[in-house]
Amino acid sequence: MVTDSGSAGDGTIALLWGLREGPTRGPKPLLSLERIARAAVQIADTEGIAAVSMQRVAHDLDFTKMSLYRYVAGKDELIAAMIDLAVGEPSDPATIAGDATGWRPRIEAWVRLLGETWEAHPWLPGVTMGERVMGPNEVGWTEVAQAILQDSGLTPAERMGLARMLGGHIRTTMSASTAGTQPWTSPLQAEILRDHADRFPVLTALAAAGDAPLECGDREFGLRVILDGVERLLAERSA
Amino acid sequence: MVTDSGSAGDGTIALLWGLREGPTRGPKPLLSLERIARAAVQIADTEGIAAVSMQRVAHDLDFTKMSLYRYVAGKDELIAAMIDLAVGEPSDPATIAGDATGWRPRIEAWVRLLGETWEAHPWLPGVTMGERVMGPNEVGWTEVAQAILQDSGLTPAERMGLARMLGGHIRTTMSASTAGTQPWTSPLQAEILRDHADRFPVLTALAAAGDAPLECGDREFGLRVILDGVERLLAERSA
DNA sequence: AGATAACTGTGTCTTAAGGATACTGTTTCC
DNA sequence: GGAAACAGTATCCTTAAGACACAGTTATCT
Repeated sequence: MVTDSGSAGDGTIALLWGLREGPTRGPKPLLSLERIARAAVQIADTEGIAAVSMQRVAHDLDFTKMSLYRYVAGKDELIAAMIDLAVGEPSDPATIAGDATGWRPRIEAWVRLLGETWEAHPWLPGVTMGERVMGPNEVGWTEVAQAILQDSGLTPAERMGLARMLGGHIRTTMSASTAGTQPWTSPLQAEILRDHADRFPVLTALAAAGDAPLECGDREFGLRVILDGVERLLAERSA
Repeated sequence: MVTDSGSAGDGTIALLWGLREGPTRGPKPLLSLERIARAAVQIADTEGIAAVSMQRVAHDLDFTKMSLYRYVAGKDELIAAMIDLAVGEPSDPATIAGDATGWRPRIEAWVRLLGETWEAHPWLPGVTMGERVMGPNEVGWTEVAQAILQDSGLTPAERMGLARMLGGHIRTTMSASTAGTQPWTSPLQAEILRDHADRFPVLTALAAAGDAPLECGDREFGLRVILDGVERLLAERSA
């Protein structure tokens, strides 16, 4: 059993998993981890993650900065709480695609729901990188994906790899992310590309050919490609 | 033409693209953007990106912090220079896969090279998120990918989408990234999972079944799945 | 009931970071 | 040879995270 003094209580995240038994003595707490996280998420949604500081969150709640530290071990834990709040509770794997029962429509529905959730919180990609501990909702999303893929015919390792890949695909195709994408989306980048057209002939030709509609549809295209590839793998294997 | 006083000279990145004509008067510069970026990359490689501060970089070069600002407009530009230095010059699209000439082995080689490059600089994923302007090397990698995919039969939009997806796949399968991956890789996370086995039965079963070998091979698996999916798309289309 | 321990929220201080600005010394062009 | 343009420095400002001691509040124990 994990206790507050156990290894899981150190570092971050302890609060998210409902550790720390409620105290009895002392004044009633006027705040809560959830209220704090909610205020922080609202700031991040409207003004970007950079606007989220302890000071700012406290100000929005009409408290002092240091009072937040009664509920949150540090900023890392606040971010973790924000993530788990923003990600939200996952859907039921059985009914996620309505009456469809196959693994493919259900995992497609999972990806689309995940995408909608992430698009509502564009700061999520930047904050979910690197080593960290996931909260219950985030683990819940993973659980749902694995439940859906359980009867897909893939090996356990492949199932995990596929879920990881699909989550990464959402991150890659966020509308706010330009990482590794068309070098002419931003006006500045386009101007640079035009100035060095000789060094990048293929990109220059691409930019000249299709101006606008290259952005949209990436997510659905990639989703189809990935799942088609999986089906081909399964078909080969059963033959 | 982009000049130093033009729109591309504002903000960051101007130096990376060789703008700013060399001055003639005054003392000889003792530093250079490249030396600074190289020192910063070394710090990031060995101690993590968080250890990279202006102070620290200057100290390693035996200069004062403020002297760096003669070569770099700000930390954002330093990071941009680090990225372009770390990413390095791309390979020749014609010979990237030896004597293989098809688009598939060549794009596979591109992905593997990109992966090796990124693994050498584990801080790259966290730093290449969000809106930013790419440097010449990074645009070069994109150019190479597009050159390879030119005769694949995909539409321009699909070619861009695929390259974006493959770059994202590298990011997703970095060994240092646990985003959306197995919730038992870290001991702490594994302990939490064990304590909540009832809430996550499928993950618990997966963790119990295969302990170690679920991590490796994700990258190759995903690469195969994606490119198989592309080939299936092309096959359907030509039929 | 009263003392006490446990707890909440606050005020103050420290450290580290990015960056602005004014300065001293140096080099080259007019 | 003077003046303009530049390199590196010293000092100051702002903002951020967080440590710590304190005052007020509440339940428990004697």
